[in-house]
Amino acid sequence: MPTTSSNCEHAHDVQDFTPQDVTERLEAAKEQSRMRGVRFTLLRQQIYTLVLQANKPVGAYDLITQLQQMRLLDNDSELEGKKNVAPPTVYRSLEFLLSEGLIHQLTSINAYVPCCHPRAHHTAAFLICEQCQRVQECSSLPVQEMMSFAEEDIGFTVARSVIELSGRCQACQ
Amino acid sequence: MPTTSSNCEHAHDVQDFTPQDVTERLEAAKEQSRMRGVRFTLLRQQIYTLVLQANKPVGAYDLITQLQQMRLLDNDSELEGKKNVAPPTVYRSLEFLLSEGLIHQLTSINAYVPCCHPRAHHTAAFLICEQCQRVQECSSLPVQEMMSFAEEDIGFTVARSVIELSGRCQACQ
DNA sequence: AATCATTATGTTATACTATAACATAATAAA
DNA sequence: TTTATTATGTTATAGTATAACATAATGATT
Repeated sequence: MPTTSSNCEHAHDVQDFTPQDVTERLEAAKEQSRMRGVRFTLLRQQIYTLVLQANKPVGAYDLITQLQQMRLLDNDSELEGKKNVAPPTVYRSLEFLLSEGLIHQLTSINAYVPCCHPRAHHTAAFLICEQCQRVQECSSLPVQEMMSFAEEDIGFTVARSVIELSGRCQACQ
Repeated sequence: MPTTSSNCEHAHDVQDFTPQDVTERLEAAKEQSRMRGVRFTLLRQQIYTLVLQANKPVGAYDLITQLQQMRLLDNDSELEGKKNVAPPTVYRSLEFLLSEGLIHQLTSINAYVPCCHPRAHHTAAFLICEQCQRVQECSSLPVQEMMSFAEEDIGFTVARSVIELSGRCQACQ
């Protein structure tokens, strides 16, 4: 499990997964999908794995490129013959992973990262380092306060949130 | 000046400007530009006016369309002959308006709104109603707390922020 | 197992958003 | 006026995302 780069328990790196971490998360996702009665297909597993393995947020077209390469190598795969990967293929799987809470979308940079604590829809803020490309996920107090401010003080019902702060992480100062 | 739709002084509508409001803001922006020694050209004034007049966030290509129409009508304008408006034209002006703090970019919906309190670069959160398309700008406590959380607790230096909550405003419940 | 309904993926095309690169024009400074 | 600077025009293209329809795989039912 990636360690946090600060001593605050409310921010977690969503990168630097070891191969073992990746395997564990993949297995956990399989289990979760079985429980929830959704299909965690090979394609979805592959895309989730690529997002987990990346040491930075990955774009949809990055994933397309990587999937292409995988298919060229894996001649005996279940997906043999389907050598081409078009945008809808990957966008649909990303949508699945998002809806299952396995990944997060970083709207401000058009990219995706793993969720550090996979679970049903939850609000989080993201600290995106423009230097090292690492991302920290925060679902702590300030985020909750932001929500309750909107909901209680303003009477605004939040359906979805985009809270992304870009800059320099502690390690890159 | 648009009234806030709640009794909270920390959220302000950025729409519903009266023609008089628009004129006032335009004049204020002219003055501010003169002070700051930047050129508030006709094109920039036109685009700023269109953003002010819109009762919802406007996209770059909306502005292109509207500018095209304006040029077709205004035969005697300074810009006669230049009937075509290409993307760079409007994106560059938007960038100017952003850097002068006259408008805000809503990254999550690729659109732009006027800044309710024009001034140099400042952090703000936005409440975007998916029903009526109205936007409220908040630069209050929770936003500041979010910043200080990142900067002080995590040691993350924030360069730019995207804080956008979509949902339903009080009036649309 | 065969049929059917459902869900997922493939495939083609295209929409939407944004920027690069270079040419021209307008403004400000010398 | 000349020169430098800034702004805009212009052409082309990059990057992101989705619509619409065809095919395939899966799960449920008979």
